[in-house]
Amino acid sequence: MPAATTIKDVARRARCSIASVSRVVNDSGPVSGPLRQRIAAAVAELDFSPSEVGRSLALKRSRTIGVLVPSVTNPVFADCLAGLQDAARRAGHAVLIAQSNYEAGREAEAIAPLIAERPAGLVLTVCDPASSEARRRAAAAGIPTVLLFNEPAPAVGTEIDVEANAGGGAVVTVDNRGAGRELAAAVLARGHRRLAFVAGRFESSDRARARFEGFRDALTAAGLPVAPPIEIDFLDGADHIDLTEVLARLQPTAIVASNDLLAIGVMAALRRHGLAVPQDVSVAGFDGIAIGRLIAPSLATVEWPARAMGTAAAAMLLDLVGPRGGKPTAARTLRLPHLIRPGGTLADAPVTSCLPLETSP
Amino acid sequence: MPAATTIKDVARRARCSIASVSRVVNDSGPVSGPLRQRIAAAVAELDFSPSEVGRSLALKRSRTIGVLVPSVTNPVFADCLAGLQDAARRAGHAVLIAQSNYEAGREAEAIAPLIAERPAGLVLTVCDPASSEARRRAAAAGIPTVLLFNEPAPAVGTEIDVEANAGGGAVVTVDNRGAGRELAAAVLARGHRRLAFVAGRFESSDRARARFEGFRDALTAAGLPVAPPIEIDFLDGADHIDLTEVLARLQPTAIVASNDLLAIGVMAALRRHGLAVPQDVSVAGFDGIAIGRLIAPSLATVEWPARAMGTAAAAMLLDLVGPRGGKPTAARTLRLPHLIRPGGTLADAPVTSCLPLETSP
DNA sequence: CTGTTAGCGCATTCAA
DNA sequence: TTGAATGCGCTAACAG
Repeated sequence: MPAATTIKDVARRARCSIASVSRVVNDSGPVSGPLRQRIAAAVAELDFSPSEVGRSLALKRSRTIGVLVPSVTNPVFADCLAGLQDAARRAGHAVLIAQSNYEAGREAEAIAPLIAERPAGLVLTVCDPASSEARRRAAAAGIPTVLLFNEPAPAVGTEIDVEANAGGGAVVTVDNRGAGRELAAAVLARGHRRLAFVAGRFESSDRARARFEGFRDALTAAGLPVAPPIEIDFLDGADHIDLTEVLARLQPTAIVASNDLLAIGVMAALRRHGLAVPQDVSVAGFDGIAIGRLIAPSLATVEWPARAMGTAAAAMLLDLVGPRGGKPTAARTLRLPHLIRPGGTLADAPVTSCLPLETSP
Repeated sequence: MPAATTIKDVARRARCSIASVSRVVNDSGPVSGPLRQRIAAAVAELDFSPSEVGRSLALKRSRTIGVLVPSVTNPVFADCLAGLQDAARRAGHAVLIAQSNYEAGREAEAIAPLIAERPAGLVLTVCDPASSEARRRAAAAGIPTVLLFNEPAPAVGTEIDVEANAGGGAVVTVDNRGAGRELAAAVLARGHRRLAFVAGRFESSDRARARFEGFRDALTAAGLPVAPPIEIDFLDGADHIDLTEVLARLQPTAIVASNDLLAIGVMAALRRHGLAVPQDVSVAGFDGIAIGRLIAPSLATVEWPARAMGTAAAAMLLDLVGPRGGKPTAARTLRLPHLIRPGGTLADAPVTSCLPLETSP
């Protein structure tokens, strides 16, 4: 395993000092034509690429950004990550990843390795921004942070954080609650009156909670009773959702899931109960993952530009960091638009259930 | 933005030298009880976590590993990545990601930022290991590499690579060709005689090629003609596959796709043609992505333990790197087992087509 | 046991 | 225009 070529090797080969090599490599400072030639040649011949670790140490800031998502196996976060990585790469930054597995208690340990790498900034999707230990740690470490998909929340933490986060509060997200309202309204418009809401655990996702709140808003506005949400341990793989009780108790004609992966799981569960979607029960979700378009019936959902959100988060973070730590110019909070995507899983309610049915006590 | 606390801050607070701090932090060398106490206290109070960049520079090896996948939005790679990241984290390593977008020409530039970070090692899924420029660069840089999902191929490159890769050839994969054979056999067993193979571009995936070769093996062994594979520009999002020509020309009763994402896309395309799966045409894929189980009909596929492969790749790489760069103990090539997963998309061939039909010239 | 020091790869003063 | 020297945070000899 040959040691990586260093700036010294290049300097020796070009018969000059490392300072000059640094100058041409970074295009900083003046270098005469001939010398520049020799150095360029040496760089090419030795296939020299400067060590980011050396550079980071000298500059006291790295070209790496860290990303924490609940899980990379949820397509919506994979999309974010793809966009984010792409934007970061174009800006010459590397991307470190971490996963919390939707557990608030694991967020802190998950980002510890990221913080240890002294990244230029962090993009976080946490369970609950208001109480996130990870967010607090990042702030304490003085690392600029952008929240992704989370609801904006006041900066957390101790005295030191206040200063650290002075320019903080950056967030790229969507209108989760508004989307919940609109989706519920779309379901109601189809004549459904008994709606169930299936979600991941609220303690694991402020998005799920906000979406439910919007759902509740719409039902309440329509003068309908709101059944308590069904919270499910959600780990992307949760392919065995148990709807027995809800179906028996509420007899819903439509089920709204807090995300598309769950919605697809709900469809499978309904099928196991011998119920047809959408003939017996309609289903809708949030996120607009690509697969939802391809399955049959296609998934009715709220679509937001996940990939673009990743791109935007990277852009905002890099702007926040600034080439010189100068004044950031980007908006502090960016809410990207969403769209109700009609799908075959959402149909008119069966005629027999257009009127609210009292649940027997 | 307060500067991160350094080992000096801790030393000052504990009234000792930085060497002693280093000793307790890394548990290297002896430190008296009392001093250890003071240092531990200082570390806790200052929330000190040693800079990996400083450490990497001093040690000349980092605790970071880089990963190149075609795309993180393909669930099979997301699964790999999840497993890999998890294993790396447990071993105290951070994970850097890069994507090639299934383009061989982009692999080199994609991993450039990774190499610049001087990672302990690299896990690569490339288009074609035999000609991969990225692989060559990694070898030239002397970075231990594990191929993931690729077919094993001799070490590439120049003189220097030979030495660099002397211990190389590490790969975690599956029996792509064997799986292709078995899946085709399973389809043939259902009475199908006109089979089409839809794949991503072979130049983008040695896996797709190997799977097709297995497919061809089985058809040939059964004395059937083998239609040329349909290669498709595949970018995970390719939700508009055009099957018009294949359907007209071959009139297949079964279509095998080189991966599950494609298979799902194929199902959607068939639907657009008014064909029912599996009544009119059966479909099968490779990878065993989780969603395949949940959709209806469920996707017949070849399942391999993607997440475990990521875990295994991390383990092999870390072993390869070694705590001391010592002799690695793990196998050089690891082939994980696969399983034909039956699914509703694969059914008996329509009776009218049990016998081979001559295609008109 | 503890402290001092050299040096990892690089950018950056400061002199020449 | 160029080079020598300093220091970034840390580990690892080496001295005491």
